[in-house]
Amino acid sequence: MKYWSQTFIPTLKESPADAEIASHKLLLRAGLVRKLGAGFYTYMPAGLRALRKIMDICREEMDREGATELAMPHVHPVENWQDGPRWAAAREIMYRVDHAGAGKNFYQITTKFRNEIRPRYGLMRAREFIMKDAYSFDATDDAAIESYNKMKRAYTAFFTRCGLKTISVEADTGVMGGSFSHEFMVPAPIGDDDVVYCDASGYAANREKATSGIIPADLKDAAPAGSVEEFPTPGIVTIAALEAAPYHVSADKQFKTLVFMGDGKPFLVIVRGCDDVEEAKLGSLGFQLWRAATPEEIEPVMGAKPGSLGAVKGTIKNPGALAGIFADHAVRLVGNGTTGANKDGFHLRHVNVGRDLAITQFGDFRRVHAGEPCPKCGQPLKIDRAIEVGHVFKLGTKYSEKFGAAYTDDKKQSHLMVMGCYGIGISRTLQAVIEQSNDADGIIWPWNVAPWQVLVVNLDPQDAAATDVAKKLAAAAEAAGADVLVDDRAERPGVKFKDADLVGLPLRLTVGGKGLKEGIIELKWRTSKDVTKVPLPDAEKIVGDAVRAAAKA
RNA sequence: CGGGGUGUAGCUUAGCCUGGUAGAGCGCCUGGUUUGGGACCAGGAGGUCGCGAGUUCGAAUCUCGCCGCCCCGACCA
Repeated sequence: MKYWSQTFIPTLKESPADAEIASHKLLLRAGLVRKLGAGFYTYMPAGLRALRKIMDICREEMDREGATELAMPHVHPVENWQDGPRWAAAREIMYRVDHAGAGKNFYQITTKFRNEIRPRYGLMRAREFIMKDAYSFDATDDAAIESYNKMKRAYTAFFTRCGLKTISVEADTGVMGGSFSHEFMVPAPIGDDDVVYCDASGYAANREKATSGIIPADLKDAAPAGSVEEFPTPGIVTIAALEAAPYHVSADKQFKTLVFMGDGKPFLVIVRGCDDVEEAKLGSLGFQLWRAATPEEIEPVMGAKPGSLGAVKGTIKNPGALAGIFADHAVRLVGNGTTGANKDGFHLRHVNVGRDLAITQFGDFRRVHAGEPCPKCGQPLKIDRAIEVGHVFKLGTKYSEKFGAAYTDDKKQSHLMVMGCYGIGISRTLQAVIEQSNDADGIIWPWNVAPWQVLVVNLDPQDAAATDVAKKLAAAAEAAGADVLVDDRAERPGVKFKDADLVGLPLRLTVGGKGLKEGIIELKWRTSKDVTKVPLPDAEKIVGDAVRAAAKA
């Protein structure tokens, strides 16, 4: 039991000017955090309590799936960082596992520092933040997949217990590399990722990874409609211009040919004129680094400037320079189409995918748009903004090779460990909970992560009878398993009620002289507008029952 | 790092264009009246106007530099 007057919950009537989104304003207004500088926040007593609850739930769910916690130093020898973006942690662990054997999953919950390019939205993107990270080491691929699935299960349980609605989506592995990964996303307009999903089939993927079912399974490539024919297009360098009069070639009948540089060598990507390349998908081509080519790089290879490019056999000036010509599957929908002639001011028509284009390899390179058919069930896909709160990667042996994480089997043979890597943004989760659960009056804490679960508002703290009842109610709630805060401040009722709504503890019990005269106290859930009058003799029992019911829900 | 803003009391801000005594609301302190949804009256404390140069008789205000912070873009949990 904690008295408001003894802790420090500096609530604010107005929100500071630099807070923009609801959760950031509420973090500050409810006295949970205070800003020290851009991306640096002090956790005030109530904020720290909520944070600890989230960490504890995380530990319970990690431990339940067999992971084990350790703590590593914040300061690392610089050599550890020379081989990769963030591998000091894994490397430290791997030295031990060499000898300890496979089948382990280590995690830690620590403060991380990132030189965040643009801190914003409070704890959502901070330069100092709290993260749980875990690394699993297994002897076989099957065991690694099992570890991965355990972590997915732990994450799902963790976010559910935090009262957070997340969707797990297939994700690009990005700089971490690895075989496959899932992100746990919280839908939110401030998110910096796009999530593509289908309510009907449950399909969900990060836009960087998402595919759609726009190509019918029974699609037959169009028969050639005539031989390739060059025609003059003076000054025409855009898809849109070719769609207009006098050409009238709709974008979905055009081939868009783009030039990229992959590890210093140019390569081509062909998509439909109406499609965009999803650059993250080019990672599947095996290049370490890739980017769009510059006009200066393009012309010597292709023989024309951007706007007149194509990949028809025999038209590319220096095909030997290319690392490959990669076409998105969807170009098969074009059939006989139009593309650049690799000659400024000219295009080619009657271009047939199979017959005419010099394609090395087909692949999935296009960006998915809302409304396209779901790859699983064909229903229209939706796209929403979301923020990432967790990420699980199956890494394979990429890093165990690099850092020599191996085990010795019973035949004295050495094998590389199959690894996984799993992160949760703990402090971000805290704010995501608030972002997802608030109203015009303040925060609406889910039971399990509320700084305290029950607030006893004593409207007349100078009155001995009211104070006595308040203490008894608090004790009853505590005995039933709740964390209890008692508002014993000498404030006017209006102030206390406003603060109660703002701070948002799930269950409010109000004790005051007026109610006591009637022989009642009041019980109110933060999620509801209804106030229940509870007769004094039953109050302790009813409060206890309410607490137990809420904890179970 | 590029573009756009902004910096005045603990918080929200007016004043800046057109140089001349730094003002309000909230919060805080004192006294009184109130007392179940951010009360009212009276009094009070609290400011290197981000920092440093410059122009000027005189700078919160104009000029230059630096710093902080916020917003829009590419990286990350």
